[in-house]
Formats: sequence, C-alpha cells, structure tokens
Amino acid sequence: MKKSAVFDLAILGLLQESPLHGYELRKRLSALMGAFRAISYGSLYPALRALAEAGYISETGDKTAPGPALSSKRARITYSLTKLGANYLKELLQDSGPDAWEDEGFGVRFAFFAHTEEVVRQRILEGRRSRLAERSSQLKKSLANARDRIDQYTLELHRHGLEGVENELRWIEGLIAAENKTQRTGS
Amino acid sequence: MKKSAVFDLAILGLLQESPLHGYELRKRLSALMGAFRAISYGSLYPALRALAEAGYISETGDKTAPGPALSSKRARITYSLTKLGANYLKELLQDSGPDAWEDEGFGVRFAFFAHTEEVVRQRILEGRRSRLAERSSQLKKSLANARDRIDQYTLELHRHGLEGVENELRWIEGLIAAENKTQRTGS
DNA sequence: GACTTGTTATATCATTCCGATACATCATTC
DNA sequence: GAATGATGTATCGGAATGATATAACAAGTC
Repeated sequence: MKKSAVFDLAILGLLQESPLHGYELRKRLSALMGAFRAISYGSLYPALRALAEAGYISETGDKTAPGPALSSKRARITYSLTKLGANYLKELLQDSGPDAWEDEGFGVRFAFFAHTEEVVRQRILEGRRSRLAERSSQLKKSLANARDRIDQYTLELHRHGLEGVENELRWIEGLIAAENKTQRTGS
Repeated sequence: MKKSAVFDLAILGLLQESPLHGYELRKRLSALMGAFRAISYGSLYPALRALAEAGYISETGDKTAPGPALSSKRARITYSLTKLGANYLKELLQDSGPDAWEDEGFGVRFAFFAHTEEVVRQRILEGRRSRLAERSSQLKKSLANARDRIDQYTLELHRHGLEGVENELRWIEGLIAAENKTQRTGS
C-alpha cells in the first residue's frame, strides 16, 4: 500500500520546477540519481498514473485530443503539479525520518535541499552523518577482525569500501559545517 | 531463463572455501557485497534450490533425518560444492565480459581474484577502468554544461558523485599497476 | 521455574521493480 | 528515398525485495 515515497518526491519535485512529459522526466530522474542506474518506464508510468489518480498531478496532452486532429501531432502527455500535489510535496519535504538519510533516499532529498527548511536540512544531514559513522565503525571492526583470516583481494576490497564511506563522511561533515556557518551569518 | 550469473558465482565461490548452511551463507554474502545491501532469503533459497537441482551443490542435513530423531536437533541444511559445481565455478571464473566489470558484478569478481587467472584478472580490471573513465568524462561534461543552469545543492551532489568515481578510478589504476609489477616480478 | 529478549535457522508470498520489447513519429545523414 | 537514431508512450514476464511466519535454543532476570 505504501509505495516508495522517495520516488513520488523525486517526480513531484521535478514537476514543481516545470511541467514535463514522461520521456524527459525519466532523463532528469536519471540525472538526479547521478551515477546510479536509471529508473525504468515500467516503474515511471504506473507511478505517474497513481499520482494522477490521487490528484497530485494532472495530465494534459494530445492523447485526449479533439477527435480528428490526433494524427497531426505526436502523442505526448505533459504532466504538471496540481495545488494538491504542491501541498503533498511540501509535506514530503518536511519528513526527516530514516527514509531521508538512507542510501536510496538521501541523494534525492539533498537535491531538493533548496526547497527544504533549514531545520529539516540539518536533521537529515545529521542522520546521514550518524548512519555513515556507524557503518564506518562496523567496517573498521570487521576489518580488524578479519585482517589475518581472509584473502588479500577481499581485504583490499573491504579496505577500499571503508575508504569510500569515510570520504562521504568527511563530505557530510563539511556540509554540516557549511550549513551552520550560513545559519549564523544569516544566509 | 538466464538468471543472475554473478549470484551463482558468489554462492559457489563461498561454498568452495567451506560447506555452509543458508543462514551463514547469507551473512557471508552480505559481507562480500560490503557496503551494499544484503540479499534476501526470498532470493537465496530459491537460488540454492536451483543450484541443487542442477547438481552444482548438494544438500545434506537433518531435514532428511532418519525419521524419529528429527526433533532432537534443529533443522539445518548444509550445502556443499559438488565436483560438477567446481567445474562450473571454474568456468564462471573464466568470464571477463561486461558482467564482470559492471557495478553489480565487479565486487564479487574481485573478491575471488585469488582463484582467477592472471590474464582474466587484467582483462576485468581494464574493463572496469574504461567503464569508470567513460562515466567520469560523462559526468564532467554534464557538470560543465549544467554549471550555471542548476541548483547549488544539485551541483554539489554531482560534484561529489564525480569525486567518488575518480577515487575508484585511481584505485583501479593502482591495482592494475600492482598486477603488472607482480607479473613482471613473477609472483 | 517462568518470563522475556535475542540469535540462529528455514521458508513463502504479495508487491514492487527492472529489462526487454513493441509501436510510432520525427530529424538527420548519405 | 532510405537507413539510422533520437524522441515518445506503453506493457509484460520474470526477478528481487521486504515482510512475515514458524521454531529451536541460549542467556539473562525476576
């Protein structure tokens, strides 16, 4: 029943900036996720339909074209955010729970930080920081334990994994510092 | 029909070292994937069953216990690699195609590098290197284009993504250099 | 002894999600 | 004019997840 809220957020957030059709939406979505894999149409179109049914977005396009002239232009459905959808988006942007700082969700949330309240931003960054710190200490422990028992290659793989986590941790800490500075200065 | 071969490889590779039961296997599998998410039992058990049916692994355990004494010990099925499975594993370890250097597969392949031939190792590393180089240049281009058009936060997200890719690229290049050195020195 | 809590262990199922594919229009290049 | 490739909407089978059920056992606690 409760589908991926992050997904909805990404769609609504992109539509907030400007109305888009599915193809373009997918491209932006993929860009948003960055290095991650692109989402498929098999996920996108059903999600759009669900959002439309819920009244959060509206479809306008040549699909429901006035009868005769449907062959003149290419079928192309433009989705735009409704007022109801804008409210829902605002609500989603308030959330600072685990979904917001776990791996799948964080990138999307961060991308919309410009539309997120200062307090919420800080909570999310702090949540992510503590998540990464926990993972880092786990990896360190596991590395220390395994040091002698395991394969050189596996060891190197884990070492590199730890390095990546610590890199992101430093990044987050820099962001938190920047947020605090901005706050004190008053934007 | 052709399920995830990487998955099979990971299971067979772990069972090669020692026979294991499902629960322990899952833990090792998760550790192997490192920071990535753990695979679920809903994937593991069907996969084990399929491998058993194919004759690559054998199940031995108290499940098929001698009738009366089945309540004495906890049900626990131990899986071990068969000769057929060992051959199949060897075959899988020969592969140096795209599956071996894409994101999902590379980590697993690398973890079993100790059981992989020198030539294959080099091909896989080179494949990964070129994959990462391509991604890096794409990201750079996209960053240069977007510089002025997009959000500060989104920009920072992409910048950090690029940083991560370049980090891994340097790591891979270091590994390639190390392999070459080892090869020239003769192990 | 009875109780909770936590770990080990196997198993299934609905929902979700992806990859492939099909179809069609338009722009470009040769 | 015809091939190629980008744009665009849409669906389907199969695969994977997340949640959940069940159960034996261990360790502590009251």
